[in-house]
Amino acid sequence: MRKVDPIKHEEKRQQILDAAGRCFARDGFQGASISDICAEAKISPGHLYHYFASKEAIVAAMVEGGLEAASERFSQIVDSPDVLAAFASEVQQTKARHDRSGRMLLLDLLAEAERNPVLAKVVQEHSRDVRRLLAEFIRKGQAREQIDASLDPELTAAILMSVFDGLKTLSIRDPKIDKKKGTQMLTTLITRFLTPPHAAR
Amino acid sequence: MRKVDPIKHEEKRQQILDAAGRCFARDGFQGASISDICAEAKISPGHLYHYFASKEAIVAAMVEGGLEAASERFSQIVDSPDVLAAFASEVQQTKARHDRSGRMLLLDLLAEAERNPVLAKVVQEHSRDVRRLLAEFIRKGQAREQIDASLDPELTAAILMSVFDGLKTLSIRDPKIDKKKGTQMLTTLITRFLTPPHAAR
Amino acid sequence: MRKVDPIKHEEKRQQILDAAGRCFARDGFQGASISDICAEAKISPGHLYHYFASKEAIVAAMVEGGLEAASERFSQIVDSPDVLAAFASEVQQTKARHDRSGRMLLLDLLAEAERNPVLAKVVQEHSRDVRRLLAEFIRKGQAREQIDASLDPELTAAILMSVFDGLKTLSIRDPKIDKKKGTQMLTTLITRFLTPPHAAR
Amino acid sequence: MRKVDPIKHEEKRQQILDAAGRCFARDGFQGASISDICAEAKISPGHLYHYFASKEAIVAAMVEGGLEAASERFSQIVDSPDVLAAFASEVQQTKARHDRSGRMLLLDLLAEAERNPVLAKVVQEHSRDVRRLLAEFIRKGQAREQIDASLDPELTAAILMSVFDGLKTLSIRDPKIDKKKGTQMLTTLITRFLTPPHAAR
DNA sequence: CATGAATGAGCTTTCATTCAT
DNA sequence: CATGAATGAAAGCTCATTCAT
Repeated sequence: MRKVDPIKHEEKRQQILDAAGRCFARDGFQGASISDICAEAKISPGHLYHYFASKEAIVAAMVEGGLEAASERFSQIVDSPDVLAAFASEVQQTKARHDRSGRMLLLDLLAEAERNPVLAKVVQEHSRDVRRLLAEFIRKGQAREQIDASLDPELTAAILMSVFDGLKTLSIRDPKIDKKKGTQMLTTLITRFLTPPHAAR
Repeated sequence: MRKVDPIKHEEKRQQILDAAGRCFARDGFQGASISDICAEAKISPGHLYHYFASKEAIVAAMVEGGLEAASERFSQIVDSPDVLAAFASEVQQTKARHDRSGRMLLLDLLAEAERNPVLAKVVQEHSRDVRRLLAEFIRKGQAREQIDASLDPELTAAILMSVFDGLKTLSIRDPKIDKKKGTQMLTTLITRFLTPPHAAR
Repeated sequence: MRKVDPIKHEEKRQQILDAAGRCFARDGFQGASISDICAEAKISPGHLYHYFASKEAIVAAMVEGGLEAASERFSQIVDSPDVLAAFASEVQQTKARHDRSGRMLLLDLLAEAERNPVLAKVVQEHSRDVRRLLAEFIRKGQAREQIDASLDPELTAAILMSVFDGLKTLSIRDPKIDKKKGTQMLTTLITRFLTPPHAAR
Repeated sequence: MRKVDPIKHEEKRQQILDAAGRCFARDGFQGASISDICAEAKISPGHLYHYFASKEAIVAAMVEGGLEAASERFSQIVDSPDVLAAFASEVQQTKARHDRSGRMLLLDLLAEAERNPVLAKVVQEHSRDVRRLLAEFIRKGQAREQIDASLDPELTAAILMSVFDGLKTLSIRDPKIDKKKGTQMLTTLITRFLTPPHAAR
C-alpha cells in the first residue's frame, strides 16, 4: 500500500532535470556541480541520488529530453504544405529559442559527445531519427518538384542538420550580428541549395 | 650576467602547449587536468607555472595559436584565382585535419567561449579578422562576376563561417558518413548559394 | 522535512574551533594547515568546509570567540569593589592562563592583524569595547578617589591594555623568570601609576 | 688569486637582508616567499642560496641584525645624565621608528620565537643583554637617588622591556590614537613607577 | 659569481558520492 | 521520502630548495 506514486516520482525527476538544465546552461556540463543542481532544485544531495544514479545520468536524461523535444518540433513541420516556408520558419524559431534564458547547450553537447560514448550514442540515435524525418521531408519536396530531385535525400538532410548546428555559432563569433538579416540570408542559402536548378528564382 | 636563452624558453612553452593540446583533445578543456598536462609534457607541476601563469593562460595561448594558424590558412586562399574551387579545397582540408591526432577543439572552444569572457574576446577578434578576409574574398568574386553581387559580403562571410563550423558536427552526428560525398554536397551548397542567379549551372 | 539539529551543528563547529585552536597554538596561524586541523578534529578536509567557508573564516571565528571571552572576563571585574586588587588579580589570572595548553595566540593575532584587514577590524572593535569598559572602571576609581583624577580615562585605559599585551612577552624573553615576583612588580607599577599623587604610599 | 672578496660578499648579504626585511615587513615571516625576496633583491633564487643556507637562516640573520641595532641604541643611552629624560626620549624614538617604512616586526618575531627554538635562543640572548644594560642603568639611577632603591634592578628591567613591547600594540588596537599623548602618558607611567616614593612629583 | 630550469611535496579548496537517521 | 553529515580523491597552484650551465 505504501508504494511510491510513479507520477509524483516522474514529476520530481522533471523538476530536477529542469533545475539541472538551468545550471548546465549557466555553467556548462562540467562547470555545474551536483551542489548547484540541488540548490536550484531545492533538494538535498542525498535525495537527488534517489532519482538519478549519477551526474552523468542527469546529463543523459536531460539531453535525451531535449533532443526528443527537438524531434517533435521537426515532425510537426513534416506535414507542412510549403517546404521552404516551413524551413524558414524553423530557422527563425531556432534563433528565437537561442535567446531564451534556458540557453542552448547544443555545442556543449556535441563537443562532449566526442569523448563520452554514452552521449555519443544518444546524439547519434537522435540524429538518425531527425535525419530520416528530414530526408522524408526532402523526398516529399522532390515529389512536388519543389526540391531538386538530383540531391540525395539522406546526405542533404545530414548537411542541412550541420548547417543548423553551425547557426549556433553565429552570435558567439559576432555578438552584434543582426539576427533578422542573418535568418533571411540563411533562408536564401537553403532556398538556392534546394530549389530545382531550372526553376525561376 | 648572460641571460638564459629565450629561444629555449619558447621551445619549452611550445612543448607544453603541444602536450596540453593532446590532453584537451582527449578530455576537453575542463576535463584535462594540470597533472595530465604535466605528465604528457613530462615536467613537474611546479615547473609548468614557470611558463604559464594559470590553466586559463594555457588554454588562451593554445587557442590563440590555433586560431592564428587558421587565419593564415585562410589568407593563403585569398589570392587563389578560382573562388569556388578554393572554397571546395578548403572544405576538404578542413575535414582532413579533423582526423588528425591533434584533434579539433573548435566546438569545445565555441561552447566555452559562451561563458568565458577571455575566450569570447579571443574568438571574436579572430572571427572578425577571418570574416574580413572572407568578405574581401567575396567582393573579389563579385567583381569577377563569379559571385552574386546582391549578397552582402560581410553577412555572407559570417554565414559561410557558420556553415564551416557546422561541418564539425557531421561526423559526430553520423560517424559512418561518407566524407567525400559530404564534401561534394557542401561544395554544391556553397556554389549554388554564391553563384549569380543568371549564370548557367 | 524535519531539519537537522542546529545544536549538533554548533557543537561540531566548536569542536573544530577547539582543534584549530590547538593547531594554531602549536604552529601559528599560517603554520597550521587545514590538514592539521582536520587530523586534530578527526574529520575529513571536505567535511570541514561544511562548517567554515575558508581557513580565514576559522581564524576569524576562533579569534572572535577568544576576544569575546576576554571581554566577558573584563566586564566581570567592573563591579569589583577594590580597583587595584581587581587589577592585580586579573594580572595573575592572565599569567596563569598563559600556561594552559590552549596557548596564548595574542601576539600572533596582533601581528597578523597588521596585515589582515579582516582581523584588524575584529581586533579593533574588541579593543574599543574593552577600552570603554576599562575607562569606565577608571572613572569609577577616580570618583572614589582611588585613582588619580588627572589621568585621562580613555588614554589611560589604552596604555594599560598595552601594558597587559606586553606581559605576554615576559616569559618569551626570559623563560626562567619568577612569575610571581613579576606579577607583584607589575602590580606595583600599576598602583604607582594610578594612585593619586597626594595619597600616602 | 681568484678568492672571493669577503667585503663584497658581506655587502651582498646585507643587500639581501635589507630586501628580506622589506618583504617580511610587508607580508610577515611566513607570508614572504623566497621568490619575493629574490625579486626585491634583484637576484636569482639559486644565487640567494650562496649567501644563506635556508629561509630560516635569513630570518635568523635579519633578526640578529635588528636586535643588535636595538642593543646599540640602548647602550648609547646608558651614559645619559638624566635617567627619566633618556627613557622618554627612547620611547618617542621607538614610536617614530614604528612609522618608518621598514616596519616593526617585533610582534611577529616574539610570536614566532614561541615555537621556533632557533629564534627563541636569539631573542633570549639579546633580551638578556639588554636587560643587563637596563638593570645597570637602573642601578645608576638608584645610586643617584633618581630611581626607587627598593626596586629589584633585574626584575624592573624585565618589566620595563615588557612595557616597551606592549607599546607596539597601541596603534594596532586603535589606529586613530594620538601618539604624542600616548607617549606623554607612558612617560608619566614610567616616571611614577621609578621615582623614589619620597620624591616630590 | 650568477642564472633560471626543475623538482615534488604540500597547500587550500571542490566535488561526486555514500551513509545514518 | 528526505535530510545533512561525512568521505576522500583530486583539483589548481605555491614554494623552499637543488641542479646544470
